[in-house]
Amino acid sequence: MPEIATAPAPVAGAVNAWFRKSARPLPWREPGCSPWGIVVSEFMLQQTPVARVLPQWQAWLERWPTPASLAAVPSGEAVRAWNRLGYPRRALWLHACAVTIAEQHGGVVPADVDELLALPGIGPYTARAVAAFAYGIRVPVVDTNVRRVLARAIDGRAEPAPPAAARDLAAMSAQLPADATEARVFNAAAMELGAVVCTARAPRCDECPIAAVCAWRAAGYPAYDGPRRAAQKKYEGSDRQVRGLIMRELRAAHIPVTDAELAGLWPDAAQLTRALDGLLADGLAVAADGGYTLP
DNA sequence: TAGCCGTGGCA
DNA sequence: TTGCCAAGGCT
Repeated sequence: MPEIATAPAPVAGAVNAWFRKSARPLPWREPGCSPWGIVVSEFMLQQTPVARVLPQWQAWLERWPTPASLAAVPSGEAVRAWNRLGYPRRALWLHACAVTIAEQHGGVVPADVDELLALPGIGPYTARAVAAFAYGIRVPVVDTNVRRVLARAIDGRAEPAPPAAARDLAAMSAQLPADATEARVFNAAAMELGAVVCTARAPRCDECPIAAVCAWRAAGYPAYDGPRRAAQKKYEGSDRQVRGLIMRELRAAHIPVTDAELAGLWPDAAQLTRALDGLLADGLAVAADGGYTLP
């Protein structure tokens, strides 16, 4: 029997065994979780840590257990319930996503990656995550954790190269077990490994199930030598901070917030206007009689 | 396509 | 304290 290029994935075997033994018990991984529950979790987890998502996710699904139930309320209710998860446009997109599912998919979350990609707020990562985790479709799921795990374990680099969709998907595909069940587990397990062991800072290599085959470890942990990502802009004093202050006010209010009230939120009037205009353009705020409200 | 978009915890 | 980081997506 000839050797084939797509190796039989000793990595996946070890990572899956570790995952089955020690994965965090997250509710959206429970067998009974609905596809909609998976969708909601994926929206909330976009750039927001698990610990902050957990309570919000449970409350959200109790209130809106189906896409149709969310689609039936104004989008502003979704934005208000989003509370302080951050990036409130995600709440708007999740609501729009629910409307589209209700109107164009009979209220059923699609299983097809291309149909998922067509939905608001669903990009390359989320589409594959929903297909894989909600429906068991054998597709590679690549997020920042997976990219880091593969960069280290397979490529022997401290950090992944800048994202390149085709290459990243191919790299994950090369490790993905042929069996659909094992593939689904590995998609979750690789992410979990990156989230709790193979972390960006201070990886816990002594707890790693694939330390023995890790290329980065074998190479002596060489430092990253590629291009640096642009540093995140300072938040304090930024437009983002001002937008956050305005949104907090709109969420708390049940009658229109006036210009005078907004003026008390921030000393720089020009910046305040710029932030408000941005929120209006994004559809996160709307002009009402005498002020502004959630949509 | 690079910049933008919230919020909070941690080192 | 300051900067980095966190299951991305949109324009």
